[in-house]
Amino acid sequence: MEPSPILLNIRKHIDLTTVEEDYFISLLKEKTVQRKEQLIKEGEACTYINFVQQGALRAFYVDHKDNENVIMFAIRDWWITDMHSFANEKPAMLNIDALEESIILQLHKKDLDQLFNKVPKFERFFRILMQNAYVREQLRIVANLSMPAADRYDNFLKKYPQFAQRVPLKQIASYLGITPEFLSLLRKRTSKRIS
Amino acid sequence: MEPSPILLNIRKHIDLTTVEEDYFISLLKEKTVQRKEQLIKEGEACTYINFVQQGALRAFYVDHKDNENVIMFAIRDWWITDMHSFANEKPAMLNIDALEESIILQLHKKDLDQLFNKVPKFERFFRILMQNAYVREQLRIVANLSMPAADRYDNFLKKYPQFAQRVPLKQIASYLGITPEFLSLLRKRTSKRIS
DNA sequence: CGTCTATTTGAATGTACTCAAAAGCGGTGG
DNA sequence: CCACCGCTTTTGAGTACATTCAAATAGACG
Repeated sequence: MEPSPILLNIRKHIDLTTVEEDYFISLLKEKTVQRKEQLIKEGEACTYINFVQQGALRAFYVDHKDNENVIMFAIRDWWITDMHSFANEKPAMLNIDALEESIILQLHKKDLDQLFNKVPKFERFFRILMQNAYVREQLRIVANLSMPAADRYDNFLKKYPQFAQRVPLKQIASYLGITPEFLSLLRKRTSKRIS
Repeated sequence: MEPSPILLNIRKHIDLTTVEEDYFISLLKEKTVQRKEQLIKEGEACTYINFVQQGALRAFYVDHKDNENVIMFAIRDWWITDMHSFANEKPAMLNIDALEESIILQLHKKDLDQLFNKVPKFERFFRILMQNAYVREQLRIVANLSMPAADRYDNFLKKYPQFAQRVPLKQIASYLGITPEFLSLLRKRTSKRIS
């Protein structure tokens, strides 16, 4: 039998017994999210952390000028939630919706807390997950501070080719912190430079 | 007897026995860092995570144009390291130096790994530490994407008044992703607006 | 007091944005 | 199967935000 993608994801960092794996799997709720369907809305409680089995989602922040600022993308094998809201049980600041029809596995905060107590190895798993997320965000800040938009786009294409293929340019522009019009201009320039 | 600041820091998130606390303390090396002394240099291995007992430090990244981009500040009660280098045992990408004479407590990677195995509660502590760091960096990205420089500066002053008092404007400008000249201009503008 | 670095000031420039409009593209219904 | 609709992407003109470079001023430290 094929092991589920989420178990492969977890086995990257910790070893579990079959019993532990079964217990973990029993905590998960599978959910299908339609394109444009909102999984998490700003202001609501965000009680689930989500593992993407299939599809593509985005997290974004709506600022005071009603601009959507894309914070992260998530495709197969990524975890996504509003971590601040999830961990501290505060209203969500972020919105999360599906860029295409997606299948996710949801783990509830209270189940995760129990899991931590019953199987402490999961503390390690989530420590590593948070560590990697922290480092990733720090690298993104470095990129934003030290590179002009054109270089950030090149960098994005190199680093996340999977995203580049599936995500509309408009969303990528937002992720990079530029307008879609400007991204379009940048793309025209580089294509000229190449040809 | 006064409990040490680092124990107070840890007790915010986990409960330890006296034996565990003593064991933890025994792993720490105290170190004094002079103003401008470099604690971590790009390219070298970064084998310590550092808790600031006194003083102020900064982490920065030197880009291909030799600009120093400030990634974070750390004062009393903050932890600082090049997390990517520390966790994955890679050469450091960041530099860390002291903005003023500082006293830090250093915990070695191999001691931390042992600590995790002997006292698994520390997995939880560092999970929460990483979680908070992740959320903080994400909020910073939101701020960078959605606000003009003037608002980011106001935001910084509100959020980190402790830093604003101790850190040179040049360093704050770098942290905000602007030039010191432009920050100076912004300050002149706001002071006019107030008076 | 002199030196070194941080901060301010100003002019010229560049990067990225806004607004408006056209072109492209995928889906849906007739 | 084509025509139309809605949304994304492109184009262009005018503008605003932020940078560079150069130089003056102010502050900190030995």
